[in-house]
Amino acid sequence: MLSQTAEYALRAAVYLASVAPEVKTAVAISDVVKIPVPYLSKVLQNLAKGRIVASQRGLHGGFALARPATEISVLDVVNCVDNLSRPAHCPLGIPDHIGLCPLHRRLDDAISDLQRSLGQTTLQEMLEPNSDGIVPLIGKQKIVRKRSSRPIAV
Amino acid sequence: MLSQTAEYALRAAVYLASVAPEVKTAVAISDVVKIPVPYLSKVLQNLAKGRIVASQRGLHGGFALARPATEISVLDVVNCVDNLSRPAHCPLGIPDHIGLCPLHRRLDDAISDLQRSLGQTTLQEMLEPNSDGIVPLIGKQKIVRKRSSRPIAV
DNA sequence: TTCTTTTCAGATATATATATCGCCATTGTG
DNA sequence: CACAATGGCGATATATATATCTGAAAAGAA
Repeated sequence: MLSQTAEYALRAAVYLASVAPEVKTAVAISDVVKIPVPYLSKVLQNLAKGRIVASQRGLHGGFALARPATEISVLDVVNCVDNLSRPAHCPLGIPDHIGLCPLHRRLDDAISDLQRSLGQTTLQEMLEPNSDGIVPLIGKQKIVRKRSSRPIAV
Repeated sequence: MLSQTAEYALRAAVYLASVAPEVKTAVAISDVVKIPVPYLSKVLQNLAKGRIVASQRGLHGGFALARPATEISVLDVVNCVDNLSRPAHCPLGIPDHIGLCPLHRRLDDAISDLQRSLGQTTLQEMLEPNSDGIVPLIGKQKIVRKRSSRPIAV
């Protein structure tokens, strides 16, 4: 569904939203959201380009949410690292096959629904606990990342 | 959204549905749906394992739709080659984080919606033209419109 | 200025998905 | 039976996504 990278971007963004407007270093973020530091750095750089987070170099630098969490949608975050866009026409590439055939229309609709859903969901909403009282990223234990298992597509 | 492989599987399955109950060789299918023959063969083998298509070895062998197109869902096809399943709990893997946090709950819902949508769509529906009269896989092929019947590519 | 902290950028390594190849098994036909 | 057509299957090659490394640039503090 979403790429691993998009999942990382969301976890980092939600965390920064949860502590906004604090500035956190890449290492500090990594400790909480359990993403390899070097890769997280890349993801954060992409988020900075997309104006989701603001970066600050040098001593006491780090990353902070660039805008209020109520004004950043989940889709905004995903679009920084993944291309969730819909194909304009049938990917078969046949010249006189301009529109979408039923097969691709259906897939296009599904992507459209997902985009709308994610576009309407703000980071702020992600911070509010669900019916089980569960909020993202909470857990004190250190986890061991298994390398052999398949990545989880979310 | 869907992997390239899933896209291939769908194109092949829709094509076989459009000519059912005819048997077609991998090469013949490749000519129509524009998928590299060696890779298409792998995809078809997966579809055979999933009982979507029936394979027949030997002279005059090939692949044919295993069941009526009305009884095969798009999800059935995708599941043969892609794992579209939803994670049971938050993929962070933190032991005391059993349920789904709002972030993952939302993504889980989106996958659920997609599954339901694809699960309710049959290959038969994919063969019926949309409002533009467009049916899958049809390029320059001539369309023969029979009275009181759906268009068929020849 | 000089030192330390920290992001930034590009190069590199690894894992996974995608694609190809070669040989064997099966089947219809002469 | 012998032969040709065809899928099955394992091994291999290539492309892309994911992850890591290294050094430079920036910024605050002594």
